[in-house]
Amino acid sequence: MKRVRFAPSPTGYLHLGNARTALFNYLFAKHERAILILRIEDTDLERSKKEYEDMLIEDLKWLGISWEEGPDVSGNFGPYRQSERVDIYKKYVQKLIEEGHAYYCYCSEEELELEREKAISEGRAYRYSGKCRNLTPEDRKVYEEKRIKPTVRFKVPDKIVVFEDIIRGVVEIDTKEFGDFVIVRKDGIPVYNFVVVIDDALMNISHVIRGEDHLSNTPKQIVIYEALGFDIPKFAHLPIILGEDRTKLSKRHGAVSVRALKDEGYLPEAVFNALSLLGWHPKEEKEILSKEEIFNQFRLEDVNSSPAIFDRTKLRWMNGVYIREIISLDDLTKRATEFFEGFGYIANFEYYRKVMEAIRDSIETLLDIKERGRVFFVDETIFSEEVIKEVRLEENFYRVVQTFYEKVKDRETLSKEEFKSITKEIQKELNIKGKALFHPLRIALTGESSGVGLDLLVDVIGAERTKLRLRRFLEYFG
RNA sequence: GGCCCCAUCGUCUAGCCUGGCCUAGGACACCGGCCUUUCACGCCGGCGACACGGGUUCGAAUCCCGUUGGGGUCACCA
Repeated sequence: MKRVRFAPSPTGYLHLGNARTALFNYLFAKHERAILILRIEDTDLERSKKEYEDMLIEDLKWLGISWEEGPDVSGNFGPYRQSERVDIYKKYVQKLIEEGHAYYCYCSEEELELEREKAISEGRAYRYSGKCRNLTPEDRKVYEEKRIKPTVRFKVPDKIVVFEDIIRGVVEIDTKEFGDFVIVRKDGIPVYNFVVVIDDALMNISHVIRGEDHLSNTPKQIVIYEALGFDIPKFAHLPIILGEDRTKLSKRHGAVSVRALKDEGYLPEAVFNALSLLGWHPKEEKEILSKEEIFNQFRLEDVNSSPAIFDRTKLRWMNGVYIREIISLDDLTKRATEFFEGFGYIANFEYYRKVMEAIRDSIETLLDIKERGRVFFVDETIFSEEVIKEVRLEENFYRVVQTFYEKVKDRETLSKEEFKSITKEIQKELNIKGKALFHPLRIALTGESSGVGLDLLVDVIGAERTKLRLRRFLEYFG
């Protein structure tokens, strides 16, 4: 059975880069009928918070990603939170020490800092000197008596680590590139590069699918696998996602969390679709794909190895496609409700539904409802300086509105069909058509020079409110 | 800086592994037009790329080497 995992550290909202990693693990799992595990990497006690874990899970679910094992669903390989696995790690640290693969290091941070600075000033890369590598029991006793808390370092064998990455092919790295590294901190908490190996091995992970930023860590992990006699999983390092300035996507690139996208009115289906196309593409030249279509075709071998810049413009477009073509009107209205309410546009579901029907063709995110939707809820129209000038200057402007008002003032109803026939009449009578006819009406009814089709607008707001707005316009300019 | 990874339109990408079907295809964005008595949607068209230099070959976007550029990583963070 193939088993994969997504292992975020709960230090903030689900970042887009991590979301993409989670997504590709999910796609692989679906395609291969593998088990997906959610593991929380919270060994950094200072930055990790339970609230973040909850948000992470919430965001993942919102995106449409599900997993078979994890802290919220349990499973046979738990616990799934690293902070709860400390005893397990201790056991393996002990084993490494006993078998001579690891040793206690009493060097102080100041001491190491000095070595590091020296290395940098001499223009070479810093590597731990190995000073404590061969301490005698007597040496250790001296340190212990001074109450110096040691770290544990892994005794890195001198070799060239070779592994085959599914996405990148053969990668070779000399272990000289990193000296004996710390696997347990002074405070007794083991470090990422060590625990990730223990967890992946004990959880029977067959494929480690993660970001390229972990590529250079991989050899460190491989030597630990070897020391412990564990089977080494297959690795697939996904290309990293860059911001528009071509550096790794991070907070300073603005809204880059899944949560931010949600708040900006993006639909999870669109985000899922767009994210899956970042570094991967289907055989056919089709970009709007359902979840099933994506995971039926997804193969790690087809993932690109070059980094991609995240382009919001395309996401926006794709979100628009989902809004107007993919999601049903009822469903869309349900999802839009909280946005309507957030903007102070209060009405019942039926009314929201009508508004959505009228505006869905002209919005790309649910946040766009704020602008496009206003005219359906606010009857008070504000006329800008420019508009006022325009109305006074254009001789037919006022007349068009007045004529229209004369024709609707006694009406009880005003459907879009009725609106069309009335404007047709005006066209004949005043010999005015097109923009010259509709623009004045649009200004009178909305105060804006662009927006949804006027037939749809009057159909939704009805005869009374249409007349009210017209009267206000006529009074204002009369 | 050392090491590692990467390199096709502005952006996402197809093609590369298994050289000729490539006069390099698609999508977003942008520009123009059509449809529409208004706004959108939609449709049609245009703009636009193999980073550079050497090889190998009858033939290179595709294979090899170098240069340049970009990114990642070098912690008692994950």
